[in-house]
Amino acid sequence: MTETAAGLGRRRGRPPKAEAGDTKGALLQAALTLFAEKGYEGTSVRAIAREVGLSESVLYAHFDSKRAIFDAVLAELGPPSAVAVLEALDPTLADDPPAFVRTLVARILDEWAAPQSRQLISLMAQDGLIHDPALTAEIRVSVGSLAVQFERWIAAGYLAADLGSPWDLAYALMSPIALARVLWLHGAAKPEELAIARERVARHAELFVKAVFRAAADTQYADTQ
Amino acid sequence: MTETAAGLGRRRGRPPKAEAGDTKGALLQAALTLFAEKGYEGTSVRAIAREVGLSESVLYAHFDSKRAIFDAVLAELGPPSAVAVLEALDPTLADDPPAFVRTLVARILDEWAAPQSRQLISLMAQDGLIHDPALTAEIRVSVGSLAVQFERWIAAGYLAADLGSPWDLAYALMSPIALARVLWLHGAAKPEELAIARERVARHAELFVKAVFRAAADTQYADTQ
DNA sequence: ATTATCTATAGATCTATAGATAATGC
DNA sequence: ATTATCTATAGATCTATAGATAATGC
Repeated sequence: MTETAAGLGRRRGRPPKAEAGDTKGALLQAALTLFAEKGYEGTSVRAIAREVGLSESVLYAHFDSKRAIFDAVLAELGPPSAVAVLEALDPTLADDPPAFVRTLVARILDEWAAPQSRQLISLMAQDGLIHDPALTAEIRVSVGSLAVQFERWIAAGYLAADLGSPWDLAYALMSPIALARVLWLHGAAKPEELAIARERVARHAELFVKAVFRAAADTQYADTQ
Repeated sequence: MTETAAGLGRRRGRPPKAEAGDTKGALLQAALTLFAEKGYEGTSVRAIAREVGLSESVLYAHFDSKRAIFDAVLAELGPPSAVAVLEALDPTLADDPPAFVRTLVARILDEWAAPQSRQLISLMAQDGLIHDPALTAEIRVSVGSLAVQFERWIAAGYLAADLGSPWDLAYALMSPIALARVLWLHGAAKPEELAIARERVARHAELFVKAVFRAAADTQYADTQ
């Protein structure tokens, strides 16, 4: 099962050094897996311990309570910010808005398609955290930091200023991607669901680029007519 | 609490006709409320019965098992389709795409802001049903039926054919609204959250109308320049 | 006789703790 | 002495059922 697991026939007492692993880390990962699959109430402390191959009371040596395990999962494996993805982008890409948008969208999808990221969204979907103010706030921050980029593009004349506020533009770009995450990028997603999400999101990026950067595209369009 | 409730001091035996109410309906509504608030595992059969002011075993007179209650909640109070909203729209509105889009979006929001609708999305968010194939399928159908309208508009020349497929357009319009539902239109949403959702979605509709029906808007735009 | 309710309870969990045991590291 | 594990168990649920009770409707 896991690296630490040595089965249930383990003998009493502290195990020899050779057998010791990252028990706490293994417990956290097992907790994430089970919470994502069955929800908080649907997961027993016993089940988490058994998943790692230990007895349930070990868990209380590492965490104060069941709730503390849940909180630790969120805190330690918690949501990787979309802002980080944005900041990691090559700044020179900003001179080519369509390329910037395509790259950004692809990178976000890479991030959200990772197994742990998918388990986290499932955990949130299992336990009402989708409605959590923390998530709404996180989305506000992400959209806000993308809005800054749109503001620059408007100032630079890459797109019409009358379309909507930078924030509206950022929301129109990001929210279809966020929805794809909720619908298809869950813990138990099959490869074909990942592919659907990826295509859906790529198509959205194309539509967005064409509709929003039309001013620039129009010139090209007029040329070919 | 509820119409049926007569407190815990109720005497044994079948209650007189005057006191009888729609027990099954009250149990279903109580179940929806609690499942939406605390999730399936977080809600006990006892808690549902107590909410209605009855003892827990009454529930087994109406439903075979706890799971059967949950299924009945979904089946009887289940998702009101967005397709119904679309079909209820005045067909003559289709000649004015911007008005059509604004009206559609407002009507969907009315639907999703209703208390029972919000409790349902919370129930789904509490129990991993957000990832359920049934919901994904429902969204596919809704977007699909809206795509038909976009196809007509493209044929009628209301918008450029090269923007994206009718399906892409429908997804770009609907998914930010669907995300708003998940984020703000939950069971415990405060009036200010409902207002945020409504404004967010209205602003999105405006942006969408301007960006997508630009061909039509451009004429107007050129006039004023 | 049937229906709608109640009380009581069996049997299966679940969380959390107490106390035992054995390896580690000073 | 400390740390990491185990076994055993207390006490609190939870689901589901059995059997009692009283009103209803034939």
